[in-house]
Parts: sequence; C-alpha cells; structure tokens
Amino acid sequence: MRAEIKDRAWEQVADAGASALSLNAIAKQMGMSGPALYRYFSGRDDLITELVRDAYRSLADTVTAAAAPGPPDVRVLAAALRGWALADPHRYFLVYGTPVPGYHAPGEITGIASEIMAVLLDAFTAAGPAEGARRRGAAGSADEPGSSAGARFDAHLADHRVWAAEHPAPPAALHRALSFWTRLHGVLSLELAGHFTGMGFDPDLFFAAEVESLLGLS
Amino acid sequence: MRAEIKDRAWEQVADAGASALSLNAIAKQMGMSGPALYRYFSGRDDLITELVRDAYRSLADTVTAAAAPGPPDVRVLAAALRGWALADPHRYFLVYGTPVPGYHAPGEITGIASEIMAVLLDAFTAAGPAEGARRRGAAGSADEPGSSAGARFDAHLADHRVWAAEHPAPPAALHRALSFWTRLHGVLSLELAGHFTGMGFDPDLFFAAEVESLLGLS
DNA sequence: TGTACATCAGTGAACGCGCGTTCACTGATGTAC
DNA sequence: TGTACATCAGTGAACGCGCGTTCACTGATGTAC
Repeated sequence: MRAEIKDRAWEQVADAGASALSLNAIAKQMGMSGPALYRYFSGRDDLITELVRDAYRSLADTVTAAAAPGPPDVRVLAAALRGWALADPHRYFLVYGTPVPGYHAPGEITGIASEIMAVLLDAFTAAGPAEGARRRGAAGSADEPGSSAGARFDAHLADHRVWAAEHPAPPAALHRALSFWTRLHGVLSLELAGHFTGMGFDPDLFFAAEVESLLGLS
Repeated sequence: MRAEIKDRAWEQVADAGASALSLNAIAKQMGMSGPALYRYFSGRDDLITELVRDAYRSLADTVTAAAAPGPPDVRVLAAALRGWALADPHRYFLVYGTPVPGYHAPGEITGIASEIMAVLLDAFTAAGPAEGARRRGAAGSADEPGSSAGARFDAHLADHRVWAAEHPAPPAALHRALSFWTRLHGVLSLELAGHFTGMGFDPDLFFAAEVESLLGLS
C-alpha cells in the first residue's frame, strides 16, 4: 500500500516535478479520498523524504553492485551510473537536480550520500594510479613554483583530507573519484535536461569519450 | 517598473524556487494589489519566460565578453563562467537546473543557447589543437580497430556535424567545447547545489584542476 | 453456532489558505481647447 | 486661466480552484467467548 502510493508519487514527480507533488492528487488517482493517505504517511514532507531516501538508496546499491565483482573498473562504474540515470531521469534529478528550497536532507540521507562516495573512493584506491600518471611518473610536487593546478589540488586534499578516519585514501584517488563524479554528472544532467537536443550527436558516444578521458587522469 | 517586478521575482526565485513564483506575492511585497501586475506582464508564464530569457542573455554576454579580447583563453572563459554562476546560483539553475515540467523554451531562448555554444566553438577553433593533441601528434583514425572512444566520437561528429552551416568547426574543437561545457557544469552545479559541503575541500582549487585538465584535451 | 466486541482502513465535511485571472471601477494626471 | 475630456495605473471584489491537514464518523473485518 505504501508502495503503491510511492509508485503514484513517482508518476507525479515524473510529469510535474517534485515541487508539484500532491497528496490529494495521488489519492484521487488511487480512487481514494485525500485523508486516507495519512494512514500511511504522516504528511507530504514525509512522503517526499521517503522518495528521496529511496532514490539515494537505489543509487548506492547500483554503484555498490557495479564495484563489487572483480577489480574495480571505471568503465563498469560509469556504465552503471549512466544506466541508473537513464532508467529514471526524474529520480536522478531528485538526487542531483536543483535543490528544493527550504528542504534539508535528514542525516540518514547524507549518510547514504557518503556511502556512495566511499564506494568510488575504495574503487579508485584499489585501482591504483591511473595510466596517465604511471606514464608520466611521479607528478611535480606542489611546493615547486609553477606546479600544476592538479598537483596543487592533490596537496590541498592531503592537507584537508576528507573522511580521513572512515575512508583513508590517497589524495590522487580522491581526486579521481571527484572528477569521475562531477564529469559524469555534467554530461548526464545536461543530457537528461534536454540540452543536447537539436545538436544532433549521439550522447552515448560522447559519454564514452568522457569516460575514456578519466582513465588517463592523474 | 517591469524592472522592479523582475527584481522581486528574482528574490522569490532565490528563496523559494522558480516553481513557487507567485504574482500575488510579488505584488504584496511591492505594496500593490495582485491584478496591478497585469499591466506589465500578461501573466505568470510571461514573467517566468522573461526571467529565463534574461538569464540566458546575461550568460551569453558574459561568455562573449570573456572570449572577445585577444586570443581565446580556456582559463579566462572558465573563470567567467564560474564567476557568473557564483554571482547568482538561482539564475544558474534557472538555465541549467532541473527542467521545469511542461515548460518549453520559446525559439528565442534556444537561439541564445546556440549563441553561447557558438562562442565556445569559435574560441576552441581559434585556439587550435590542444597541448595534449600536439604532443601526441595525429590521433589514431577511427577506422582502425581498437581506436579510442575519443577518436570515435570525433569521427561521429565529423559525420553528424552540428551546426555545419552556421558555425563550421573542426570536430576536435567541437569535442573540446562540449567537454568544457559539461565538465564545468558538473563541478559548478554540484558545488552550487551544496553537494560538496561537509567534504572539506576548496571547490575553487578543484575547479582550477578541472580547467587545467581541459587544456591537455585532444 | 451465535453473539459481543475491538480493530482500523477509509470517508466526508470542514478549516483556512493562496493561487491565477477577470472585471467593472476609481481617481489622479496630463492634454486640448 | 479655466474647463472638458481622454488616458491609464492601480483597486477591490469576485470566480473557481486545489492544496495540506483535522476531525468525528462509518462500516467492514476479524477475534473472543
């Protein structure tokens, strides 16, 4: 019953956006009266929070499953992320889209968010230095004048080590995880928002090219 | 007068989101009655369209100004984009955020969107091949088996050449422009949406590192 | 087998709210003679 | 200088709507004796 309500809620999110989600409309669509839903959810915010939580949970599970078997593979992780995003664009936007004003995610949700990041972090830590970095050998130290912005950021990460206790990872792995996350989000969100329409190219090929560029990343 | 209405509208967008924009609330805030606004805008949709148009126009002007003086510089373009985004996050999200369901941008707006892309395209065409590509020499042809995803995408772009007539550009330049756009959008939108909070690193340094990685892009 | 009762999902009316939008209007301003 | 008029920004009432949420209630179901 809660499940059916959530299904209808997703339909509403799909064609009117999260901010237009209405308990009365859901009830009407289910052939029930509005107040009936209060047996299952304590209110509108409760339902929305549930949707957001489920979306995060689903993404975390997807990413975890993609990272699980064998050695971590950037391409597999990327494909899993893309598949998840394309399967339900509105769910993707509920997680990574324009923040809903006034809405603050409860701690449980930020916990799942760091869980996702932890998977990426572990994957890139296990993968070791990237091809590009291996080819180039040790990168220039950030102390040298004229050091690259990438090396400077790595040094910064070493100083302000994120999740130092829970998820120790070399700065380079963290850097790669962040680039993985932001670059793929860039392609996916613009694609899903329809900003590529009318440009005539195949988003799939572009995505593949972006993923490839991540492989050589220091 | 239209200007003041739009100012108030932006304030509303800022702290309640575009979908919560209300003519009555704007009027109340200006000490007027609701219907008074109909002297200046034909309705709510008219006002929203105006806001979106202004946002696109502002971005196009910013990018054009950054590309204008001297030889095009990726770093200057990137800094201009970031500055524009940070100056007003809600404006940024109005352009690149979660699409408003049911809203279709009028032709004028998609025109400004291609204008922005054209500036990037011209800049990267004028800049010529990137450092990385120059160092590597001619990239492998897409016809070879085992060719890279990047080369394959370039070949695809050559076939499905976008804006072939209006803005002729080599596939490599188009590819770089797309990567510029999507990668920077990835960092900016996640940063502005608050997904970096709690991670403890400086988004500015990460942005700089991402920009640098664009310089060596084939 | 039959009766009394508890449980509880769902109803319908109601509250107060704010929305977009229309309509006939007021009343100040400026212009023409 | 004074009068008649046109213009037009803004008002207030009204329309119909849908929203979230509360409340007392019905009425079917299942259980206990």
